[in-house]
Amino acid sequence: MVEKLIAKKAAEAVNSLFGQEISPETLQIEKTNPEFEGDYTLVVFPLSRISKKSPPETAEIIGKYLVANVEEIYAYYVVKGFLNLELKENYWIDFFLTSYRNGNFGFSGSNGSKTYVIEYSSPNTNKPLHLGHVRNNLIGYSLSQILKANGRKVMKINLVNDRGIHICKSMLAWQKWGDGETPGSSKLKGDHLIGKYYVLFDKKHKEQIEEMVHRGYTEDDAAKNTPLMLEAQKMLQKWEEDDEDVMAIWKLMNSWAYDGFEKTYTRLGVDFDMVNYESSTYLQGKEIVEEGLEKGVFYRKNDGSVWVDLTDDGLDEKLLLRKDGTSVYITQDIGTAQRRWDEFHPEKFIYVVGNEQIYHFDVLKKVLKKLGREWHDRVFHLSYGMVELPHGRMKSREGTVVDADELMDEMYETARKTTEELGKTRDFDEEQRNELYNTVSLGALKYYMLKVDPKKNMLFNPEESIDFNGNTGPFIQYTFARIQSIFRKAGKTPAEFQKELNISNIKLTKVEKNLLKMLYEFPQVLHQADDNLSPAQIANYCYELTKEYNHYYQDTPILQRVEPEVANFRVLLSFFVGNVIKNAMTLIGIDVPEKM
RNA sequence: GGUCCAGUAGCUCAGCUGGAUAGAGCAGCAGCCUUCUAAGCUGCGGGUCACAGGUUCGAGUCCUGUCUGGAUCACCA
Repeated sequence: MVEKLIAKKAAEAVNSLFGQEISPETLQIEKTNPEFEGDYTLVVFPLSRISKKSPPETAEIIGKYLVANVEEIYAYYVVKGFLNLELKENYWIDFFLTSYRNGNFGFSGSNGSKTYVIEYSSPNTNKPLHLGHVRNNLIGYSLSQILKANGRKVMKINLVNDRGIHICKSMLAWQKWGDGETPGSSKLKGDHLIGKYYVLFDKKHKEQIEEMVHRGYTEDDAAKNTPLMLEAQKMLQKWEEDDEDVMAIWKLMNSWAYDGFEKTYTRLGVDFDMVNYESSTYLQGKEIVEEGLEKGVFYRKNDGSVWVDLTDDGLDEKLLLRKDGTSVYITQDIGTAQRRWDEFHPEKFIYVVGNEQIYHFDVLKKVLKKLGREWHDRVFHLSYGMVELPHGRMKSREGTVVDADELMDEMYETARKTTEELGKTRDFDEEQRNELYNTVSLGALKYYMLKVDPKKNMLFNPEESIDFNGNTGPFIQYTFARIQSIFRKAGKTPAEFQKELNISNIKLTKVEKNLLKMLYEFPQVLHQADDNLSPAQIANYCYELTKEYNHYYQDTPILQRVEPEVANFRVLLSFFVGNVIKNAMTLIGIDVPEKM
C-alpha cells in the first residue's frame, strides 16, 4: 500500500529535516480531495509544532524532500496545511498490469484455521418469513461472504426456534379447525399453511377474550385464561412429556415449515453449514448453571429459582432457571455458546439478531464472564435495526407484515414488466428471461436492504425498493452487462485483447486514473467491511465504482474510434472494473447478468 | 424512571479511525440516443449536519447537557 510507504518516508523526512523521531502511524495520509491536484495528502498541521514553521512552509519543505527521495512521487502541491502528493503515472499503470488479470483481486487466501461462527436467520416454525427475516438473512449471508473473502473460516448456523407455546398455538388451531388440510391438499406453501392457523388461533383467542371481558374479567386475566390458551398450555406440557399424539402433529407441521423455509432460502440465495433446533438445545446450559452455583457466582432463591446478580454491571438480576428447574432463553444460549466453543474454538461468535435483544446479549456476555469463560469477549451481537414501513412498524396482528415470498413475487413481476417495456429481452428465450427477472429483482431487493448501515432502523418503501434507476442493484448490474457487451461487440475475449496489450504509449485520462485509484482501494474496502462487519460498505463501494465507470463509458470511446493500442487498454480496464464489480456484488449476495 | 441506539436536502441514505467549499439517489426543472446497451449521462435548484456548550490549529465526526424518535428493563423465545 502506498499510503504506508508515504507515511514511512514522511516520517523519515521529519526526522532528517527537523531532527525529531516520529512514528509513521501518527502521520495522517489521506486520499486527496478530487478538487485538488494530487493523489495522496499528508496533513501537516500537527507537524508545524515540530518544525517550528507555519504549516505551508513545513509542507513545502517536506514536499521537496519527498519528491527528491521517493521514487514513486512525481510532484507536490501545497494548499494551506495540506501537502498533496502526486504519484508517477507509472505507479498506476504498474498496478493495472499486475492486477487486472487477477480474478480474485482483493480477496485473501485462507489464512489459518480460525473459525468465525455466525448465527443468523433463526426463524420460528409457526409462521412464514417476513421482511425482517429478509434483512437478517441478507446481512448474515453477506457477512459470511465478506469474512470468507478475508480468508476466514466461517461456520454459518441457523438456530431454529421449533418449540414453545407459539408453536402449540398453530398446532392446536390446525387440530381443531384444520380438517386435515395439508400443503398438498391446499396448494399452500407449508410455512404459509402453518401461518394461516397461527393467525386463526389469534383470532379465536381474541374472540374468547372479548367474551370473557364481557363477563367481567380484566383484559389481562382473560388473555391468560381463555379456554384456547389453557388448551395450548396443556399441549406444551404434553409436548414436554413426549406425548405421542402431540409429537406426531409437531413433527408433521414442522416438516411443512421446513419445506417452506427451504424454498424461501433457496430463492433468496442464502444457506447454512449447520442447523440447530431449539427442541434439542433448550435443555442445554443447565449443568453450567450448576457450575455457577458451585462457584458462587449464581444464587438460588427460596422458591428454588436460580438467578445471577448483574446490578454491579449496570444491569438487573436475571433469572437463569425457573423454580421448577426448567431453563429459560438465556440458559439455552449459555449452553449453545459453550457447545460452540468446545466444538470450534471460534475467533468470534457473531449473532445476527435484531436490536431488541441487545439487553439479552449483554447479559449473555456478562454471565459468561462471571463463569470465567475467557472467551466471553469474542461474543459479538450484530444488532440490526427494525424494518419500518411507510405507515409504521410491521405488526403481524394488524396484517401489515410484508411476507418474504410475496415480496419476491412482486419484485419479480416488476422486473418482468419493466424489462419488457424497455424491450430488453426480445431475443431471450423463456429460460433466459426467467433467469434475468430473478437476477434483477433479487439484485434490487438485496441492494436496497444492504446499502443501509445494518445497525440503523430502515424504512422499506415498496415504491422505492422496486425502482431500478439511480443508486440501486440493477444500476450496478446494468453497468456490468454493458461491459460484457463490449466483448460481444468486439468478437474477442479478454484473453485475446490481453495478447495484444501494449501499454508503453498510454497516457491516462483523468477518469482512467480515478478508476484505477478506486480499484486500488478495493482490497482496503474489503478489510474495512470485515473490520466493521458491514455489508453496506461493500454496497456503497460498488455504487461509487459503477458511477465512475458509467461516466467513463459515456464520454470516452472504448472500443471504437480509437487506435487499437488505446482500445486494448480501455477494454481491459473495463474488464478489470467488471471483475471487481462482480466480485464485490458476490459479497453482498447479488448476481450480475451478462446481458440485460 | 434506568440503560442502549438514532436524529445530515422535501423523501431515502453515504460520510471509515477528527481535516480542505458536507455528498449520492429519488422527487422537480432543463438538456443528450445516425456513435461500444438511454435500467445511462450532463446541468440547475435544494443544508443552521436536532439544539446549546466544550475540547482542538481544525468538529457532521470526540466530550457534556437538553430536545425528539425508537428499542429494552418477563419464571416468552
